[in-house]
Amino acid sequence: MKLATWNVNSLSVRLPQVLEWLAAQEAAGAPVDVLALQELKMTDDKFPAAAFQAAGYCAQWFGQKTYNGVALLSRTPATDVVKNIPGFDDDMARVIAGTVDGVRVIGAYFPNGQEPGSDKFEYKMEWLKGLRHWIKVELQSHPKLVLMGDYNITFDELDMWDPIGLKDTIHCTEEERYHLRALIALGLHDSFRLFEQPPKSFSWWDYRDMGFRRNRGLRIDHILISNALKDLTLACIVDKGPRKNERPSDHAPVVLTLNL
DNA sequence: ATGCCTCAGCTCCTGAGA
Repeated sequence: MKLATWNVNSLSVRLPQVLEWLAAQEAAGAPVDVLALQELKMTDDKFPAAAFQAAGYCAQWFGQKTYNGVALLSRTPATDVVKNIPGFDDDMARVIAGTVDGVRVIGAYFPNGQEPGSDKFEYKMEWLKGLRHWIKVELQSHPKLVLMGDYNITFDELDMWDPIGLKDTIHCTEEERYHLRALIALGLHDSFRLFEQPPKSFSWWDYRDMGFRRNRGLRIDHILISNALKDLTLACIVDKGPRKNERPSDHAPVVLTLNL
């Protein structure tokens, strides 16, 4: 089973690249089974369900105008679909969950937070708290669980191109990392770090200042897996290929392969 | 340098992203 997460920064703009990437994986003999998308930036009526259907994917989606928006594509239909965090009142479309082939898959677009101390940062902290309480409950009924998406949080200095210059800036603060570690403490694992990785592995690069070419990036897109999946993990990589497209998303897909 | 890109939209500037 192959799962991936990709913040596409507008699905309208990126749809051809998503379809091309999915087709390339299939052509290579390892099709993607589940793909979580973030930042659709479109209302539900604009979602290109027919294009994904033609490519062999069922879809669940949860959009909104201009910002946010998430979707879950899968080769077999997802069941028990949940949109946003139950019990957490939110007017932004950030979470979509579904069960695919016995695995509970949660795709999420975590709040950016803008700047420590801002109202948006406070919202990020509350959202993270709400997410954790829900995941804790989800794990009780779904031992095989994958939580993947754009976390907008780095784990540590390995995830930063400039650990000194970016110390305590957004995505790299102790408060944000506290919540990330608290998710891990529920019994989740950062699948990426279960494997040896190239130095300076990132999943996002600023569009400005030739960020990608100079590898000035952050690793903020993650795939966390539950204990029951840990020993079934075969690989986790960042696929930088799509970032080399002419009009790329600022994020690259992160891909997890399970022995399932 | 409260900028540098990119995207959406009440579009020719602004807000937001990260």
